[in-house]
Amino acid sequence: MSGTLRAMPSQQTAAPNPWESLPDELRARGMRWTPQRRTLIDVLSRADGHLTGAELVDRCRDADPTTTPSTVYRTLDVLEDLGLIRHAHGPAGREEFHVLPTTDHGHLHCSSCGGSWELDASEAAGLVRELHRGRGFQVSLSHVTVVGRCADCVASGPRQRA
Amino acid sequence: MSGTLRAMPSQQTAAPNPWESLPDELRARGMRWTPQRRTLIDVLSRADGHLTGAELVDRCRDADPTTTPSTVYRTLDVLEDLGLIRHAHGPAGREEFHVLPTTDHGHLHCSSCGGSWELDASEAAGLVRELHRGRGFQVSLSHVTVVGRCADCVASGPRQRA
DNA sequence: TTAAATGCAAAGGGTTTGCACCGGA
DNA sequence: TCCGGTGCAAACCCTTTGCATTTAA
Repeated sequence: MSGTLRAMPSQQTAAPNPWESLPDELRARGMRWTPQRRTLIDVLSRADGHLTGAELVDRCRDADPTTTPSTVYRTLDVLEDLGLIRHAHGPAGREEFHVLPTTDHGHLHCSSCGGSWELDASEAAGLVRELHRGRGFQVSLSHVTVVGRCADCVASGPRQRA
Repeated sequence: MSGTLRAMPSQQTAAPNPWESLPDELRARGMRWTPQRRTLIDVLSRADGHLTGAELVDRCRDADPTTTPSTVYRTLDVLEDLGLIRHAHGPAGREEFHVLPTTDHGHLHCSSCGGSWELDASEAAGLVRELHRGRGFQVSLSHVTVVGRCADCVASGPRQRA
């Protein structure tokens, strides 16, 4: 898979890298801080959106070719227990990991370039309100992904996809 | 509010049940109408939203225990060529089949009960407008799935996971 | 030291493909 | 009759699990 999905450089240091306290967090619970976990955390801290397990395995392998899938998946389990990531099983069944659901936000995904951006609460407010009022549906924003085409791709041509 | 709604060239009023014309449609292209295909079309015509291949295989097996996965998947390919279904590969990678994408609509998915509903253009209009105005993002509604909890589940208690 | 983690390999579920046979037009 | 479809089995991809070994604390 190619893509270095580069989204908007997230320079909001609102939350001081929660990853930094992870080693201690783990040790405090009798768990261990290992090189393999560091590799994964490294990848996750660089990621901005949602990733599948396979993508994470790939990226970890980029950083450390000796990476093993089982280790990655097991560590993801641990991280989810700690609340650092969350896996969303969309209706499609595939699992997808969301990094740091600290602020409630969804995602925008460009089907042309593969880019990914955050969809924040204010932008989705209208939809959320509409669905709540109209059908009592309570949107879980962090699980929402809006697919479409980003401004750049729209500008570069009205091609649809063959 | 210039609608991007475009009427489909033909067969609009001709087939409230487009499945009915399928046998002829197939034969017109030198393809065949078989019992196995009838089974799948039967299942699809009963389905209202999005289904994974595995779900379709299951349902076909309900109707006809001799159903084979390969046949189902191959027929899905054909149906997609004919434009009767569309497979959406969300960012998660898993494929999901949408039945009859005649009207542009997204989906609502309840994470508690697994229920699924259509999200029509009018409900999403606010979001679509907001994203277009704010970022030039062109939403592809048929690929949007809004996850949350439906009114019933919300009412039956603030439980988080089922 | 000691139990948590790792690595390997094998098992499982969903989807795809090759190939000989079957059967709709 | 002919060529599209079917069924079977095997192949693949992603994820999980069992078990012996390594290693952080």
